[in-house]
Amino acid sequence: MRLSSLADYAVVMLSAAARHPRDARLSATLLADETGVPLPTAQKLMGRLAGAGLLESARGTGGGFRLSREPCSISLADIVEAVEGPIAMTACVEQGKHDCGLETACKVRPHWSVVNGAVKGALAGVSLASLAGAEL
Amino acid sequence: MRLSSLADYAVVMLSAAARHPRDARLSATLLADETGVPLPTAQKLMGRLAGAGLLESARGTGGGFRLSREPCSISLADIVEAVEGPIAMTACVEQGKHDCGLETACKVRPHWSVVNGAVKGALAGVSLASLAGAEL
DNA sequence: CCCAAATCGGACTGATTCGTTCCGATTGCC
DNA sequence: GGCAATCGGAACGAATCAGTCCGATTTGGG
Repeated sequence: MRLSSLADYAVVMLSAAARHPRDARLSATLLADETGVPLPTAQKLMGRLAGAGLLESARGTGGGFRLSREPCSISLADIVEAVEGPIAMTACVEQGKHDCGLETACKVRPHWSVVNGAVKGALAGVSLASLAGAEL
Repeated sequence: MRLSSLADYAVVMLSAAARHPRDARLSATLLADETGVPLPTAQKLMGRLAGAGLLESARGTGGGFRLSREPCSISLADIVEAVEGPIAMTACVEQGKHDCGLETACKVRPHWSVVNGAVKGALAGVSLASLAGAEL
C-alpha cells in the first residue's frame, strides 16, 4: 500500500517542470538540480515518462523534454500509471487474470473493484496544475 | 500502487473466518483448505494477524484462532495495516520522516496528505462483515 | 503423572522487483 | 567534419517479498 519512490520522484519532477514556461526545453540535468533527485535516476524517469506519452523528448545539444499536454489535464493517476503500470490493487482486478486459484466463486472480488475505483478516483482528482501552482 | 499478495490472502482468509460461528476455534489448516491458500503461507499470515491484535490465538491440541473483534468493526484498512504496516503512500506522510532531502519547501507534500487520506478512507469504508456476508 | 498429538511461533532460503549506475546512440552547434 | 551535449537502453547491486521448514508450547488421553 505504498507508492514506489520512483513514482514519488516523478511527481516532484513533473510538478517542477510545470512551473517552467510551457514551451521551454527542460533537460534532465536541470530538473535533477531543481528537485534534488539524483541525476541518473532522473534520466531514467524522464525516459519512462516520455515513453508513456506524458513528455515529448528531443535529442542532441539544446534538446530536452517538454510536457506533451497541459498541466491541468495531467493527473496523479496518469503519472503513477506511467511509472508503475496500471493501477490494480489486486491481481484479480487486472484484466485477463481471473485464475487466482482460490475460491471459485470469490465473494471478495467485487468489493476490490469498488475499492480500486475509489483509489484511482482519488489519484485522478489531483491535477498537475494544482500541484505546481499553489499552496494548499 | 499494488497490494502485496500477502495482504490479498489475508483478506480472503479473514472473510472466510468471518463466515464461521463467532466463538469457533479455526486452525490455520482449516482456513487454508477453505480458501486455497498454501498452508505454510497461511500459518505465517495468521501469526502476523494475531500479532497485530486482529486474531486471538490459542496453542496446543484443539487450539486455533478466533476473531478478536466483531466483523463489522474490522475494516480493510485494519487488515492491510496489520500485514503491510502503516498506510503511507509516500515517505513524507509517515511521521518522523520529514527529511526527504528534496525541496526544502515541498509544494507537493500537502497534497499527498489529502490523497493518502482518501485512499485510507476508501479502505476503511469496507468492513469484514460486508465482505463475508453478501453479494455486492 | 507421563506421553503423544496437534498447533502456534519464529528462523531460514530462494526469487522477484526496485533502485541505482553506467555506457552507447543520436542530434545540434561550431 | 569534429565536438559537445543530451537522450536511450542495458547491466549491476540491494532490498523486500513470497514461500518453506523446524522448534516451542499446550492440551488431551493413557
